[in-house]
Amino acid sequence: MKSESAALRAIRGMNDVLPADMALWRSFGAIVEAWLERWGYRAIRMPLVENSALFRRAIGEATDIVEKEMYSWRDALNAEELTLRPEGTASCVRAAIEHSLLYDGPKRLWYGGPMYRHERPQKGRYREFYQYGAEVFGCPGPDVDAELIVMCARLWPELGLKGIRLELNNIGSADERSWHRADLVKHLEAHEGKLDADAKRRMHSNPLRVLDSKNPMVREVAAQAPPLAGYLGEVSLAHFEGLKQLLSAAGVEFTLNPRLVRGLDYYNLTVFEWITDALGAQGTVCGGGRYDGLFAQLGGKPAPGVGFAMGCERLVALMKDCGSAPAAPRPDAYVLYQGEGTLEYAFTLADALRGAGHSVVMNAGGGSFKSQMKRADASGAWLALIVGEDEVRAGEISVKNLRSAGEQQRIGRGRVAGEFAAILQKVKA
RNA sequence: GUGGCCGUAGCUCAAUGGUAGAGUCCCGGAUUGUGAUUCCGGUUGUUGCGAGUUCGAGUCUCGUCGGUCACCCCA
Repeated sequence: MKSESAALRAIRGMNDVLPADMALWRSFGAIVEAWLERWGYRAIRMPLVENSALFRRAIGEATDIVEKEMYSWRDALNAEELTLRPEGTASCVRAAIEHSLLYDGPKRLWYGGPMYRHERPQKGRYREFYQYGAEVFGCPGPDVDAELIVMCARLWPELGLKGIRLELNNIGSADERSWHRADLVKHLEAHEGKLDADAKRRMHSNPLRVLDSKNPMVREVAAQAPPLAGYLGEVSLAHFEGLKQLLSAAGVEFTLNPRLVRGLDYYNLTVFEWITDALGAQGTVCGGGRYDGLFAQLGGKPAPGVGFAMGCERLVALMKDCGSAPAAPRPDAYVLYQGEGTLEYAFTLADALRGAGHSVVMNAGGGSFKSQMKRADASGAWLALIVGEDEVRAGEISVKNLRSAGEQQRIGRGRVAGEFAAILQKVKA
């Protein structure tokens, strides 16, 4: 590649969202944020960069994210170990601890923004991707688990989405998992000959993951492994029953997936994923669960937590598929001008109309009368406001309807501001 | 990180190893002041990059970079 003239490109896996798509993104964002607020969640914003230790401690040393997907570096100025956040929950809990947000009781919070994971990009998976997250801090009961899940169920139709299904699992407490894990590892060791390299590697670092293998031989071993469900105590079972009961009461359908294990170590009890088949291999559109140990693990006063994160790129892609894209915005008027002294006349006209609250686009970049008219039409504007030497001399404006066969009228310059709203209303009708 | 497919004009795509093209977009004109329809004309390229084979490479080979999909993992 030539060093001098080679064009710079965006970083791999990090995308520009162009104006043509931003309308859809913004309508998606507006719907989601209004929905979060309506359910009583309040916005919080955390930095994109945190101490690397935060994610290592929260997500877990042996997870894929921490092992090989984090953008981490040592700050050249003060040698701090920093990381571009790969997810939001850790930062959100850190912020809650740091600012004692729970001093006066439980909190419902939401946030949105980009996350970073150094993975090989593919459809629905990018190195910079946007998430909305919601978290409930300080509530131990299954009622808030149910609330978070039912919330999502209500959101999908608002976004115009169909065919998103819910998978649910109960992964119990840390103790229950470690008892199960001990027996599971024993079982895997007993059948080590049938495991592939990947399974052997994970057998000790993350044995639950072995159960998810697609290798038929490994699957056979996994199928005979002791199920986690057999290790769950009364408290865990009761929590899950409470959740299922509320979901049923709300009419939210789900399927139990005993192999649903999320890739972050902090989860306990409830884990869930909302999944679509319409996006290829990356079908999880929203995922979450409970993390009652995370506050203590990050050095805070122990407090229960539960939350979810949804992937904006995936949901926006689904909205596109479902034809939920909003119509392109239409300016009220496009102002074009040609001739001696017309620029200032047109410029102040546009300014006055904007001052009255109208959306007005000035022709820019010169051009012949014809090409200005073409741009006026292409802008989608309802009206063309034409300023030529004639109009300036007469102290008038020509107003042309661009959404019809071409009605056109002349109006005195002084009357335009007063009559514009009425003209526009007639055109839009 | 591994693998399949693909890189030609801003965009969508052509071009039996033999002079790089079309549509669209944009600009100008037909209408010296009127868009969306019509007609005419015009601009647009180191064929991703670098080597190799060949008289000759957009085309074949190798490398490299990028895109895409999948594995893996997850939002």
